[in-house]
Amino acid sequence: MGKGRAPCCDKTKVKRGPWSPEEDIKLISFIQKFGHENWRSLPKQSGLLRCGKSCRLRWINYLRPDLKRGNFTLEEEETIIKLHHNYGNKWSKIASQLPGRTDNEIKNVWHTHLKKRLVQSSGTADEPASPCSSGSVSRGKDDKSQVEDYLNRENNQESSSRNELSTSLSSGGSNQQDDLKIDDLTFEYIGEAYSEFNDIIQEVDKPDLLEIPFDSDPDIWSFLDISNSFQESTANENSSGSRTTEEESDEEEVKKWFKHLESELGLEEDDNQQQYKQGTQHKEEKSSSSLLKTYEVMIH
DNA sequence: AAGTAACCCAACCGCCACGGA
DNA sequence: TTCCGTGGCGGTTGGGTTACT
Repeated sequence: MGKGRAPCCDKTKVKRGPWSPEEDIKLISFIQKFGHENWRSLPKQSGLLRCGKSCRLRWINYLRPDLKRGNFTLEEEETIIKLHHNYGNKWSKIASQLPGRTDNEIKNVWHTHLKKRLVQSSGTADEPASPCSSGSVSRGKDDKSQVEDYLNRENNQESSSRNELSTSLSSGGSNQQDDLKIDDLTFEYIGEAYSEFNDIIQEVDKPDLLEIPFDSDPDIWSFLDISNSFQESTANENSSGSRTTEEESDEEEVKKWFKHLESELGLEEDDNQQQYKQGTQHKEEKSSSSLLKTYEVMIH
């Protein structure tokens, strides 16, 4: 023995455990600038004391701008159940059909909520047959019909909850079609909002990769600072000129996401700071964090 | 209020597939 | 064809939080 696969990195020299906001920012900034062509070398080049795998996971599962946050909708949950029924534990395959959701997230939701719910509703702890399971075992009829039963039940519940929602939303009362409209519009909005980030992230994924001219860590951050401030000033120049409304809405979306990210990372300013800011409108722009700058750069 | 159990989810681990040398 | 490096995937773990006694 002893011929086992070499570990992906020296575990004694890498940091493990939860990511700090500083690390997140480093990772985001680096990927935003240089992309992530090589996860293995990324930590070294970015100055992160993390394993490349860890960086990849953090980016994919948490930092990607095109991620949806928050609870899964009923539609999403139903989709997961259906897809799991078809694909089994092929979480990445399922995730590929749920924009903005990660395989890890879906896996967690399945194990913590959906599986239990299925068990409760069917009365049996059946595991959907995996298409990859040994041989071509024909899926039991019961299995399928149980899922279908469940989905029907869920649809009915959803309809009634939609009715409740619409009643509370509209003073004049509404029919179910209107409810569906509201719902569809909501999802349309979400889809649009995140498609903006998809565009951005595509750029991040395949930038015409700059040859990173250094190996060292500290230098890159001063370089990034310079670069960002340059781009910021360029952006400001542009803003005085002819910026399309499309560009502005892009920026708004990125800002929204950035604000959300800041709160996720615990970088929000406290009340005192906000009060101070209210009194000093002039300083407001200057005090915006460098992270915001970073994300503004993404859309220019 | 304190202790414990249950739950949730981010992160880690190890294996596999794939592409290039 | 084989070997090696890398990314990706799915299973599992462990720490934090919430609910319960």
